[in-house]
Amino acid sequence: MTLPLGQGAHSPCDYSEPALLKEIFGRGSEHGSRRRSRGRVETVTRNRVGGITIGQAAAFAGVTVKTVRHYHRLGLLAEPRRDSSGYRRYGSDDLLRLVQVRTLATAGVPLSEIASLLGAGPEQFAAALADVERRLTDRITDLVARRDALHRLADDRALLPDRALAVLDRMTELGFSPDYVAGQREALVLFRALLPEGLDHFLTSLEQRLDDPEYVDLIKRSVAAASWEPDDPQIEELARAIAANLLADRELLALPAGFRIGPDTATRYGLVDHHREDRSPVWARLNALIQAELRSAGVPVPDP
Amino acid sequence: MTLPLGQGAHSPCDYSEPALLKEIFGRGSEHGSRRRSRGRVETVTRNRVGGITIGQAAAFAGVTVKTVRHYHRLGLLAEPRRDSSGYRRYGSDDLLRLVQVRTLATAGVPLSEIASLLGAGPEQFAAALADVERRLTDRITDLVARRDALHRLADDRALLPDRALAVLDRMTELGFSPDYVAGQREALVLFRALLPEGLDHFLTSLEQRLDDPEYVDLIKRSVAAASWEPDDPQIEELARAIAANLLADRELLALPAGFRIGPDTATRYGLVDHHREDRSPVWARLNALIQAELRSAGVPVPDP
DNA sequence: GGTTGACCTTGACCCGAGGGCAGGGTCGAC
DNA sequence: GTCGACCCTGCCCTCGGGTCAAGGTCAACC
Repeated sequence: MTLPLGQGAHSPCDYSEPALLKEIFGRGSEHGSRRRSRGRVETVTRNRVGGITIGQAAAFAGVTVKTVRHYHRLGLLAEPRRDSSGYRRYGSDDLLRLVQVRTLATAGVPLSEIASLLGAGPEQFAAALADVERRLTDRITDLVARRDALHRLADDRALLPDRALAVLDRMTELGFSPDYVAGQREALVLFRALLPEGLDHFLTSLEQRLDDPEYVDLIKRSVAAASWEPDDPQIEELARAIAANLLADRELLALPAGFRIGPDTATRYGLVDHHREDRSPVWARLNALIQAELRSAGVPVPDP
Repeated sequence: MTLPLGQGAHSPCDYSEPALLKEIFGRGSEHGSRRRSRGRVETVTRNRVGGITIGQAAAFAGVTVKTVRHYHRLGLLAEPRRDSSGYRRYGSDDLLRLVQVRTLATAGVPLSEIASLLGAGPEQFAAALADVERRLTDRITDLVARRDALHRLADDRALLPDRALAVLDRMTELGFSPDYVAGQREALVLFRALLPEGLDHFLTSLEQRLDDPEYVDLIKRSVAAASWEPDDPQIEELARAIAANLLADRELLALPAGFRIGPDTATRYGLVDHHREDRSPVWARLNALIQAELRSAGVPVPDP
């Protein structure tokens, strides 16, 4: 006895047209009839054996056969009895359980927790549900953050702050080549990743130095120096000039406030500093010479 | 030459205290020093060999060593050169690539798409990003829907509509046992899953019938009948009485508007109808008898 | 009675984005 | 010499199933 008002006959079943009735329910006498509805074929007769097959149970629950078997293997559903062919036969109890499992699964409860959840009392059930809901909320928050990060990326694949992009634009305006600016962009990406606390201070000094025409001119000469011979005496001269320019504004060389010094700082700094140095031996030499000049002037420079 | 304003020396490195300087950068003469910071040990000297190790690269990029190796295996990062021990040695180019990959990956871009994304032109890049963003939004929408479903589940693990819960409460008020009401709840869950278009109509008829004291009384006798002998002649009498009661209001037996009839309808109906019937042979017999009564009165009843 | 086509069975492998572990080599410091 | 940290490769694991393989069963049609 399942349903309160009529134990079976009270349900909406007043199909008064006999032909329709037969079409819907089939007949006990003609065993096994198939009817096509929109290309799919459904077998009705099996049910006589007692219990529905896995395909029907899956269809009724809105899942695939594989999913049902998956739940069996996880122990989430008890194995139903088998008929003489070895086919699984599902009763209403089995189907109810499947529907309950699916309800929780589609709500986002991990399969590994559903079994204990369905076996728990109401208060544990509610607590566990709240826990699952909290985890879902966390995942949503995380995904939203990712999407927002992605949205910001749409402008620049390097995800640099606006100030850095402005500085790069300024360089282009000042006549630096696209390739050089691209190199600077790369260096800034590394800087941001490796020395994030120093980026703001560095950008400030960069902005100020780009207002110094002498400095801009020296850097342009450095860029052009890539094609010089590695032992060109002009290199040393240029290095001295650049070092002198840098030393003229020593406070721009100061350590920024809040800069966190870790044991890796020299390594991180070196990676940023020597980026793209391998493209020209002149650059590497120029860099080393400037560092030596600064060092002899009392400015500490890492030597990793 | 990496950074525009000083090619290395311009960076924020004015550590004026010699002891601190040594602490930060180490010394070329003393090769290989370790220092502990919060329990972790970091090696500085390896970098002299040229390039950082996988552990450092991973730490700088904020990932695990496994992740970096995973990216190598996927071809997302080129294998860097190896030192004499077979250890991978990463340069700034490698690290830049790793940072770029991580930027996209943490933004939610699938790893399988990152390689082509980083190699694409700006407009393809933007288009691909928009596509990824759309997919992320879809996932978020889906998760939010799941969470909301979960939230509704917190009240009742069966996810029944409020009307159904009200009917169940009514039954409890009318004095039906908790076990019986639990069975009705299960049957309603099955009903909702298997015959969703019919649920509203069924609940309506249920509400009306529960207002009929004679009907309520008959059902209570049915519940009590579980402990009768299976061949008790009272069963037939009760079945006749229930059938008569049902037939007194035939329009409640009518097919609801909008009810979709599929080839499985009889099977679905049978599952709901016979649910928990196996708990008592009396219920099964009662059900069958009522069905026979209704059938002989011209009401079509499925016989799956 | 043979074929067709749909359905069922078990088992094994695949996805993403790595995690964990095994078993072994290498390095630097004590 | 030994310790601990780091590196190497390779294999199996996750979660929620999908896909393929190889074969058995059932009902309908010719």
